[in-house]
Amino acid sequence: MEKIKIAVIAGPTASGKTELGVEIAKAFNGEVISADSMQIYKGMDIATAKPSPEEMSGIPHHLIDFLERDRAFSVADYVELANEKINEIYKRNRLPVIVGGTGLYISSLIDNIQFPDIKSDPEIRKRLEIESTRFGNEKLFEQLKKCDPETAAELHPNNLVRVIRALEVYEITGRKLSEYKAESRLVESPYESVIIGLNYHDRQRLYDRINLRVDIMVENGLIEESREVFEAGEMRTAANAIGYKELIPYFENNADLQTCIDKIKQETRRYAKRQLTWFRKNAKIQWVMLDEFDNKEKFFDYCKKNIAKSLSLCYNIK
RNA sequence: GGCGCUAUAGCCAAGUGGUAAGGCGUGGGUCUGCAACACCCUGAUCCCCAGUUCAAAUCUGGGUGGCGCCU
Repeated sequence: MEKIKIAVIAGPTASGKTELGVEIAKAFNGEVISADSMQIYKGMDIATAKPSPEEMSGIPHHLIDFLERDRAFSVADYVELANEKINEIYKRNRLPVIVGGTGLYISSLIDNIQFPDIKSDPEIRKRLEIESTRFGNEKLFEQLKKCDPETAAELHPNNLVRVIRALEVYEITGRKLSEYKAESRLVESPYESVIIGLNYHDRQRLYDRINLRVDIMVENGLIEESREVFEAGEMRTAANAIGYKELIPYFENNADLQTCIDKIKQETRRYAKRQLTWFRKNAKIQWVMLDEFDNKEKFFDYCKKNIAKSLSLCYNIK
């Protein structure tokens, strides 16, 4: 069976993925599918740098702005939805362009990871969390060593979130997480993908862009948006977004505004670094270093040529 | 000009004779159902010179810089 061609734009936050994605979609008759764990939520427009209608400039964008903030969301949900969207776009004879910075979502999608249907059980989690606070992380880790030594070997005892998930899977199914993991890569990917990774040789240039963008977000009403989210409360996945939790000390009169804004910048820089760590290990990524181009047109053109060549698509150079 | 205090990693900082805590930042890394999460790893010979001592970041003298006070 012929594979479905997809283009992927990855890279750290504030590297210009959104704009490039739209350019690519325009050039190859494509539609954008976001791969971003936070832009999926309704509202939260400013903090997540969600593309505005002007930025989308007529290109359809999928998996953005469709979920209520109080709903949890996971990689498995993402992969399921993204697979559907890719097929729909493919049937319309258009090119799916995956654009986003959530490394786990992207790699799970293009590697066609099979997620077993094991939802998390809040009761089990709650109980395990209580156990860990009462008896310590080591105690839970010892349990994991007994029931799933393979997973335990890959985790640090302090990584409570993952230790709990592994124990949860074992408790619900009686099977080890490591077994499921081994089975998750058995189905070959139905996609033929090019992955463009955006980065700078000079890390400071990325950081400068991040710092500037946070200031612009503040000008555009980040504080007000954050206050609204803060007052609404009750969130799961969405509560992780950078730009809200950092302002809570300010809302509670425990810190001044500038301190909190600086914290947002710092957290965003750290996030960008983690994203780069994630993407760097993906050998399939074709890196495009932004500081090698003196203007946007050359940069866009370079990316378009690369994609055309890798996927054997037609692209006429203007 | 005089007097006092002070000088430890990019920043904050403990250590007052036996051979450099910790925190933050930075950099690197891990990741299969909350991933913008969670977690791990990461640095100095203590301003300079001379002296005392078996041994000095720690004591003494001098120099230099900073801070404060005085005239």
